[in-house]
Amino acid sequence: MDNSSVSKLLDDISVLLELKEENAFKIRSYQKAASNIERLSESLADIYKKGGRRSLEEIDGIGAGISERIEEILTTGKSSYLEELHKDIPKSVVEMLRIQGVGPKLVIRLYKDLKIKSVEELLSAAKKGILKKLDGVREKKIESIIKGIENYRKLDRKHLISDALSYAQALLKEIKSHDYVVDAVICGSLRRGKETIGDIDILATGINPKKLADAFVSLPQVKRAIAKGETKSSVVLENGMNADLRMVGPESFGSAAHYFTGSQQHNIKIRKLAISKGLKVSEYGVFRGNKKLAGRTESGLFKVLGLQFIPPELREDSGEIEAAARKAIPRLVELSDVKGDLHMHSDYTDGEVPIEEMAAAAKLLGYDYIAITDHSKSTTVAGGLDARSVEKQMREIDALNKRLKDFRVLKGIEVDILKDGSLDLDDAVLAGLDLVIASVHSHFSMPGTAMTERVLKAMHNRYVSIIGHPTGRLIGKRQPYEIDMGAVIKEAAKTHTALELNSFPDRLDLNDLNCRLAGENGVRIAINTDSHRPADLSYMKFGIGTARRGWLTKNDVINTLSLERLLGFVSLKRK
DNA sequence: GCCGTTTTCGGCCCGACTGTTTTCAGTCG
Repeated sequence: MDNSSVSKLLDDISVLLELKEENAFKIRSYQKAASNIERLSESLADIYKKGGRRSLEEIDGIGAGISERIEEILTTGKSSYLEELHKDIPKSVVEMLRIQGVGPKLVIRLYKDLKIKSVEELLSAAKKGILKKLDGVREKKIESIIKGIENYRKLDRKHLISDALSYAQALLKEIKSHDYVVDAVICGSLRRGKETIGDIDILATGINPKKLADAFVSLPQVKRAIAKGETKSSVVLENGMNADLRMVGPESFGSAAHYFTGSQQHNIKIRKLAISKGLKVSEYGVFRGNKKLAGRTESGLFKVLGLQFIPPELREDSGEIEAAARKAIPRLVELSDVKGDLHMHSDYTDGEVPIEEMAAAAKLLGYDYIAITDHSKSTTVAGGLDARSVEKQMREIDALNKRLKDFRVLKGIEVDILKDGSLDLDDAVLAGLDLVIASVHSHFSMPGTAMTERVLKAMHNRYVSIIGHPTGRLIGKRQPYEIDMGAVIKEAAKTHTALELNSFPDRLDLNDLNCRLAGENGVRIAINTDSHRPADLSYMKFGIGTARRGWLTKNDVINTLSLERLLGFVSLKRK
């Protein structure tokens, strides 16, 4: 049982407790435990194996009660408490909560008073006017429920950060184009660099919030408005996403940006910290009584709380506030630190353009080097290279390097890790290359132990400098294959093998948690784009965002090194 | 249910918008 499954069950418990109108703080305890577990980099099962319930209780938000629930979940795979709760409230009733504007109070009345058990029954009841039997439900509420259901059905849930970002930037541009807008920024999970995004959040400041709200809800991308007020408006976009616009005065722009960037758990902890210092934090500023101490800038807010500035990517309540209090927030890796890109394809295999064009595009980005890493022969769908084709490509790259000034194209390969952990090309071929990435592209559904052995064996090859997209996941399409990342990370540290952070928006593999674990274990990371065309090179920013979420610094990342030192890293293992 | 440089008991972040209300509950983030 993995962490996110445990987290999901605890979250389910919290939802049912909400429907039972249990103590609100008890509900939040379950929610908090669930979200803390979700962000844990170590496996809960391992923690429990090592120290039992006592070590579970060392995790923030887990006490005697919840550790008992977790113990049962880990040992039996289910929770009798959850099953007990489900006796009174079926799953189809819980689903109604996912409709915008329908909360726990309404759901429980729908179920108890009107015997409505599902979203379908709710829609039909709404259309027949049956809902008017409930106190406080009239025409407008019914209309909003019907629209909420329509939207819920179309909602394809979370969006990749790349898609959400282009949408958000278009909205931002529209908002900024108005004369009465002084400044506007993207906040929310997009600013924190999460791999998938639910809503788009934009903060604006200017002289006429009312006019801006009117303009916002009538943008061409907007399908319908959910709310419109002096400081806050919410809309549903044509692509099914929600977008929120907040408007504050310039004296509150920093504190509002902080509040609106979240995460919610981070905000709660910041506000608690403020209380302990006799202060109050809200989106309008930091206050002692009625006296405002900060708010114009985010850095001012952190400063009056006695904290170092916390980069948005770290704001997940996973130790960043404690670190900021100790002045121990590292300088995270930045896009401008990147000196090269070590994973890309050319028209020798499934890339779209010749090597020279990839090199030219990379040079335009200010890089000093790239590695061309086409597929090896086993990846037949991509037209993978055999030893002969590798020879040919090497000669072409040598010739190209003679023509290029202040730039180097490294001769590389993305060699397949075969089922038994051996590689798809002989060592003699690999030895002639500057850089070898080894990746799994087949037999994804092996048992975890076999898959782990397979990758460990590949790492033992002295020519393998990088393991490509180490978990193989495709966000929204394919689960990571079963692999013990803890073991892979330990072995990577031992063998001087770097792990890839593949920046392709549907990969982001390693993810943020594994990056953090790798960094803590002294493993080097290569942040690559896996580009198949020049435009893909711009995906580097998503890899950087994920690396920052994983607390990585410039020193953790090999493609921030000079060419000389990068080649030194490669030869260290080859010795 | 969790937690403790004021607490092992009594707290638990803070504020906006909507709809149906004559002062607020429900929902959301």
